[in-house]
Amino acid sequence: MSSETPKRLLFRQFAAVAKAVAHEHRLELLEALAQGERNVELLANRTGMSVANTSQHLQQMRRAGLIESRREGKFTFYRLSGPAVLDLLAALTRIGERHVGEVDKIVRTYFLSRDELEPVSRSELLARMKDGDVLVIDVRPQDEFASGHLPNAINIPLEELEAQLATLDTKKEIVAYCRGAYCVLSFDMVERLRARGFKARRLEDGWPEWQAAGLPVDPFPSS
Amino acid sequence: MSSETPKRLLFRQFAAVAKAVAHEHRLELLEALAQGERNVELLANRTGMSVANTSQHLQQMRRAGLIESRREGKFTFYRLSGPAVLDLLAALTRIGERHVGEVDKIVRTYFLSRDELEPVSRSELLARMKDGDVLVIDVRPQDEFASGHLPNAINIPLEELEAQLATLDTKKEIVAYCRGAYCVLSFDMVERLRARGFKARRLEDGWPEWQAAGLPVDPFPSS
DNA sequence: ATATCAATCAATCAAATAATTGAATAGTGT
DNA sequence: ACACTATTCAATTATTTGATTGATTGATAT
Repeated sequence: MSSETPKRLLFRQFAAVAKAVAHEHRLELLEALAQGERNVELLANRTGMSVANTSQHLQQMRRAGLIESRREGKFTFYRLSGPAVLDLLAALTRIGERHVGEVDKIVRTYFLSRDELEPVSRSELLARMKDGDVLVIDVRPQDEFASGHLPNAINIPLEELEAQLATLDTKKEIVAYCRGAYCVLSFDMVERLRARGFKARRLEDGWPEWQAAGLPVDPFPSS
Repeated sequence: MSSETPKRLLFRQFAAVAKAVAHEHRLELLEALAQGERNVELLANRTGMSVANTSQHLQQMRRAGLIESRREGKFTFYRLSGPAVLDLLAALTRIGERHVGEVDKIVRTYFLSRDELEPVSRSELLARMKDGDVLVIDVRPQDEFASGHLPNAINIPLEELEAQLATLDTKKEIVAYCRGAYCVLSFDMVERLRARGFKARRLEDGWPEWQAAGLPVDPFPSS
């Protein structure tokens, strides 16, 4: 069997793309980039990696076509190369979720099980937002909230919950969301809110998916 | 930064799933499995790998939740664990296709460029099949054809084209398909048919995608 | 029982990948 | 020109991963 059939060559390319996502740290970088464009240093800080290490992982993903970069002055900004990258991540988590027992075990060990958190679907949330009887909380850090969020969502990172508790409308049901289906910030948020007597649920996934679905966003997209 | 946050643990699991697809040979195995359930030896022959090697790759994918196995007598049959695996492969090829220039270059080096092959969409083919003015050729090996194919398709593996040429209706337009968007058998088939004066085009993707889309199939699904 | 066959396991060696370090670029502000 | 900052590059080392070989398990048939 010749190893140089066109088919082999093609599979080698596709495998290279897969290799580029096949690392803990790179997945974390992609999750961060799914929130919006970011520079190297910020990504390094957010993921706890060294700058050099972060830079190398980013370049690897760029070579594979997962992300693109843009230079602005001293900074290099990276961003996802397109919506297919979100599809890739979604498929990956769906497989993990459905077929890797370990995943469910981790979630259950650290949080209430997913069913108990009663996830809200995007369409259900959208409908209830129109009725105005729901309070949407974005649990991500401020900079991620700033680069885009659900309409009328308010930004409360976990560490600021205490300070903002008094300002929350106790009558409305709360829906919390963050980066994606397995961004644990919103798991945590829902638990804390419930512990304080609020009726709180989780959005089934996060900001990148909402945006990719073409649903209304804040601020209104400029380009 | 603790490396034992639940988030890290989750990403580690998802990375493990990605690692399991991140190999030339494993992608080839998945492509074969996307055609239907297969045993180890057949997969080894089809991919040109040793049986032991094939078995190890399969087990690795099983551990990652990509495939499942079933024992029947002496044989172990493997199959995809679910439709999310096809989504994963689709996302992978879409990224490769869009962002890795190499992919297009390979196709163009060995075949006519993709545009020249004028791919037919699934819905377009479906419509024309109803009108009855199109001849659908399945280019895959007999065993794959046997485990399922497009309605009224005829099976002509590449090496049998010569022998069957005379039996083809020269008036109808031909649409060829095989395993997927980058299964090169149908590229080849379309070129050969055109060289002989037939009007031939390629289906945009292959059997697994057709089936996953819930379109009508032959033989009628039993379960 | 024994032979046979499919698949897996275990041990080995070769190759690829990741993290770290310190040096090198390239763009900014003074 | 100079220092300063963000990022990248290059070299090293530790670790992981892949292919091969031959032995082993488990199921079937004679």
